[in-house]
Amino acid sequence: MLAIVIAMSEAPRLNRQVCFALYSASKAATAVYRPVLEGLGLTYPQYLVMLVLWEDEPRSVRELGAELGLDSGTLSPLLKRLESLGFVERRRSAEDERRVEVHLTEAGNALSEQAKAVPQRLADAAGLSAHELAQLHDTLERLTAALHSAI
Amino acid sequence: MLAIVIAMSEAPRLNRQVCFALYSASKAATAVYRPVLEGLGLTYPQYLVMLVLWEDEPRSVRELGAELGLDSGTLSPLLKRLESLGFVERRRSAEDERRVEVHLTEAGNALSEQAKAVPQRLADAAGLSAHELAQLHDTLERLTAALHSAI
DNA sequence: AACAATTAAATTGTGCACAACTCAATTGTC
DNA sequence: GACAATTGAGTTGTGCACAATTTAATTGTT
Repeated sequence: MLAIVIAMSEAPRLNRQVCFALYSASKAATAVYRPVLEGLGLTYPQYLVMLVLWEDEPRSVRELGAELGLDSGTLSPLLKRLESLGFVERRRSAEDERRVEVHLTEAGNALSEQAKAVPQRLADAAGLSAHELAQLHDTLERLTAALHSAI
Repeated sequence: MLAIVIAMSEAPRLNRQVCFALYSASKAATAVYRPVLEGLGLTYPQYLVMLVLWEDEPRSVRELGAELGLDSGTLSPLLKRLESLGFVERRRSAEDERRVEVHLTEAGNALSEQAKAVPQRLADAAGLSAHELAQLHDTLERLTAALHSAI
């Protein structure tokens, strides 16, 4: 009983620590990605967009946003930068002229070969076992879902 | 043996998913914080700075940066905003004039009372048990440490 | 067909996050 | 004590992230 009271009084503190740990871990992960992706000329959010396009292409701005949880205020300038880098082309859809379809260029397609080494280099840096990674992934997905339903 | 080969071939993919899950969970957590902290007039990074100051005060910009993993490029303008909000005061240290000591104002101190309800509201939204939170915290701390040592 | 409501992108404005650089104060070495 | 090296903040520039607004295209309703 005492343990429960202590646990409850510590819950907010622990929760605060978890949020900060989340914030720190996310920054640390993108910091590890940074020099690796620099070789490709990409930032981490740009790499995420390319991953989606390498899977299936073309995708509308709307679809990319739904997949990555980003809005047009973030994606519009990001896609312009990807376009000026020559990895992507934006074209108005003929069927629905509100939509902008994002296509891969030849260079954008070719980049996927170079990008194949990226995940392994991150896995090497993570220092967690496959089981821990799987458990972390599961916990984070449930946490994200719970947080989203709280808004 | 086959399982190991499969597991190894899936490791990079899982790792990539974990990094994205981390990125998404961190964004979701700050999104839940946003409306809660809006009542205090703070953003999440500003709240983190205030938490450090509520614990011990004054702190130099350097100390705040070490505690939160932020550099002066982020902290200098953030502290100016906290100062213009009236929560904080910056004064050059007399002993070492390179240092800027960040002090809490009366309003900054008073804010801690209002802020006491914040962690509980986040804990309610997280939807994880105390045990899961503790485990997540532990895993994230080890992950962050491993990632930092990889840079 | 007319028109209100909705949807897709883009734009504007604010605030992190970080690299690269500047400048002044301090420390270490001779 | 002189002076190079280091340290602490700040500034500039780039790129997210997101709220709020704008504009144009489409859909739904009558």
